[in-house]
Amino acid sequence: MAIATKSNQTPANTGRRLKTAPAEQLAMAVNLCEQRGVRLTATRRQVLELLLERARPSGAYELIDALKQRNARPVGPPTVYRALDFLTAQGLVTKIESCNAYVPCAHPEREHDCIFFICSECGVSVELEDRRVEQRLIEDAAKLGFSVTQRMIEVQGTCAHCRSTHAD
Amino acid sequence: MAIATKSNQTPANTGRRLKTAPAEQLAMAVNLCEQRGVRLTATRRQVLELLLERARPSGAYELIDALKQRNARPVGPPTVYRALDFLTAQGLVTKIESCNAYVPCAHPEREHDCIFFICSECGVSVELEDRRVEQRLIEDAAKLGFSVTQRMIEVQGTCAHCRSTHAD
DNA sequence: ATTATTTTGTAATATTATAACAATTTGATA
DNA sequence: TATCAAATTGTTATAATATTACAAAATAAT
Repeated sequence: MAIATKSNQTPANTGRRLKTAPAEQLAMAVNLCEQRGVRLTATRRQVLELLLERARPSGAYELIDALKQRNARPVGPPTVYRALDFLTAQGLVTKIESCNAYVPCAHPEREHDCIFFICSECGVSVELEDRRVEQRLIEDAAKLGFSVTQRMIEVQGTCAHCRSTHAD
Repeated sequence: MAIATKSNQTPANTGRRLKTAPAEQLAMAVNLCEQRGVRLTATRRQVLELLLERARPSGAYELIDALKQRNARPVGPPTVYRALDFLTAQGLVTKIESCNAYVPCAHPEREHDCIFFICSECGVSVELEDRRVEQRLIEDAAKLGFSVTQRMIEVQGTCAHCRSTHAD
């Protein structure tokens, strides 16, 4: 269950689907919030920035610690959780449930559900869209008479980069 | 995020895929453990029984409370978490990550990944197998060079039963 | 019977998240 | 610009979920 215990340098990210540079991503978020008439306040932006910099799912308390260092001001859990709630509501962040950790969303401008591939070794997560999987789930739900509000697909394993650095 | 706050009677379960009577399921588990040469001890069996009776995802502390009542003996968190670990390792139980709750597995005898449909209103979960979804995920992982160890698919929404009891 | 192994009990504590309410900031309006 | 209402943040406390560490007990193997 160790996440991001390794050094914080950005790893290879072989998949590279749905990834954009942090600065671009942030600019996008600013635009998006402006368009929607919601406020990307300093705290909220900082949390998003941190998530974008880290390149892997971060726990809420990691973010709290990081913000404390950055701000020299005390940042309590509610502050960060509220920021995460906001960002999640705007589609800018997703919670990885299996890690109790948070990642920025690659494409907040579109409504879509993603599949997250999370490397147990380096902690990096890759976001992938697969319409066919979404479609199947919709069909399955329909068969059950189930009306869907939210989906979560998380795949744990070892990423290409970590596999390639193994001796075997 | 309220799970199983309603009365504990078994609900309609319209889908009814992958469901068997609790007693049968328990007998199956006993057999399975015997075959595998692992010990389904009293505590472990009790935890499994509770999960089978409840018909919806249960939190660890719900189980702890239930065991206390049933046993008149103190049951600490580690005891239940260890039982859950064992049952999970044997494929008898799965954790629903999005609810921090645990459900019995419908088909522990087979290696397979399931999709869980969880009703936000009544808390019931339905387990479904869909090879095509599994296949897609395998393909996606392969494209990423990602080797999979575990998958989680959780769909939140409203079940057929709850929908049918709505006025609309 | 004795010993090694596995399982359980117990106390303490870590981790993740929320509730409740006060203070502040922001935006709108007079 | 002064004032008010709404939204956001700060602060303290606490709830909910989960694990560590070590002692005790039960089980299995010899």
